[in-house]
Amino acid sequence: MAAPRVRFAPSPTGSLHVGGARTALYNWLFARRHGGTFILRIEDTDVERSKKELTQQILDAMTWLGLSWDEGPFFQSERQALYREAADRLLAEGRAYRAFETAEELEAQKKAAEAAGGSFKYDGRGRSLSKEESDRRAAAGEKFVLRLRVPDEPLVVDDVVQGRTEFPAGALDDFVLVRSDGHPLYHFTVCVDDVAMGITHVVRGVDHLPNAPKHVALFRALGAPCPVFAHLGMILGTDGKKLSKRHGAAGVEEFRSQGVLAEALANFLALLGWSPGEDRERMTLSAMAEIFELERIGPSPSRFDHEKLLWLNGQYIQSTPGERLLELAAPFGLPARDEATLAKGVELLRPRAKTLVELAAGLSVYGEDPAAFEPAGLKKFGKPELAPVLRTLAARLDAVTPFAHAGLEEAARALAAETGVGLGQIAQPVRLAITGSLASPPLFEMIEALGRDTTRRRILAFADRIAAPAAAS
RNA sequence: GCCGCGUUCGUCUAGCGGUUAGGACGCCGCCCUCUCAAGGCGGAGAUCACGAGUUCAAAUCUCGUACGCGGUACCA
Repeated sequence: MAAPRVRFAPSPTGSLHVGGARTALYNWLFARRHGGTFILRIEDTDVERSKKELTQQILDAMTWLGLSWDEGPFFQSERQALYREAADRLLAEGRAYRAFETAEELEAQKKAAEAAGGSFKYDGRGRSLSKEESDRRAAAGEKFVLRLRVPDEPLVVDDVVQGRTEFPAGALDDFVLVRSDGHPLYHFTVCVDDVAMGITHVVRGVDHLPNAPKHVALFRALGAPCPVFAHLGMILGTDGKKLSKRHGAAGVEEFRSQGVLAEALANFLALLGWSPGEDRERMTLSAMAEIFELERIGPSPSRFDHEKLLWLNGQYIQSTPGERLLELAAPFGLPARDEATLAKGVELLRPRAKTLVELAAGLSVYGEDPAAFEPAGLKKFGKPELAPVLRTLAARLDAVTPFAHAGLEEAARALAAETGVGLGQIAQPVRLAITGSLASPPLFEMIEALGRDTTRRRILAFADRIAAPAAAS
């Protein structure tokens, strides 16, 4: 295939939604797969709703995901001359015409049509205006919009994902290209830009599919070949409704702040609608870029399964080097401890943490001594008669040299045997003393990482606490 | 209302005329085990939305119906 040119064209009216992220991802993958060009274009023609900060947020989110663009970002707000030129040309060629009806008039027609049970379509009365009259009224300062003269023939949208759909002649009315205040509208700017940028493949959400025939008509009017379309199914929440904040998180930034790795999110998103076949699932961006094909994208909407994202994220955490993990977890708050200790801690947490948030939380035991103890744990092990055993263990562990997990465990096992209980009966209260919780990474390896002093202090403090339960709060 | 699209285990999906309908998440059980995970092994879970048709043969092709979603702007 000749090097394709694709674009991702978000409008900065919100932060990057995962649906948009997936669209960007597919465009990126497709470009990379075929040695093409990935263009970023910001569709900010709606000045009232577009915000500059949001543009930066979108760029940041894409960068974070690893979706680098080759050209742009281009801003439609800075390309007005191009649209005006195209509009003038279309008008001069008679492919578009001025329509002088006011918005109020149209609104009234629409209301009347609806009242009559029908649907409104612009009747095209502006078509019959002579060039002279049109020019005269425009020169006289009368307000007008520019409408496309939609050809009276069927419009075919050939879509790699959704298949071929034919829209019968007359299905479209002569839609507006340029508003009466001179602002070019979405459909128009999209096509003008796609032509100007030499876009060969348009990959976007199905919500744009109903717009596609308009674009087909526009490309024809512009005298340009139609790009190949690929309309992607929606991403829905678990309830089958369009994914939104209501479902917990819908924006890339939100997942990032939940401690999701960029690689995991990208991998997960890629699998929502696209499948490499051969039961492959875990793949890096570059691995996907080697085999990505638009033809393997499914047409149906898919639900966003947070559980599976978390699982994938856990998988990525497991295979990310500890040093890197520490960097990634830093924004979520790391205890003030030497790096060597934290590095050991990360290794122990690696198979357990599903998110960076969990990783950071798990690392907190290497900081302050536990301030609180799990209620269920206190209920089970907060018995005064356990205090002497714990004190004995504290002393024995303190005497272990070197202070390494094998020896520490041996000491604990010996004490358990002497006391006539299983190791669990000793280890669990100690775990509670050390971490405040009944669930943690392997105890003796944690103790080794924590060091002699901290271990002794925590066990003794806990022993004191359970020895005098009344004093405990 | 009208127009368009979609429909395989709860979820993501493989499948592209003949399969015991495969995998993954989740769930359950077993193993491992100081707890929790991870990991290994095994299991339950899909009359392929429904109804017609084409065919020796249909999850796969065609047409209806139902349900879901999207669109229906001088928004994007």
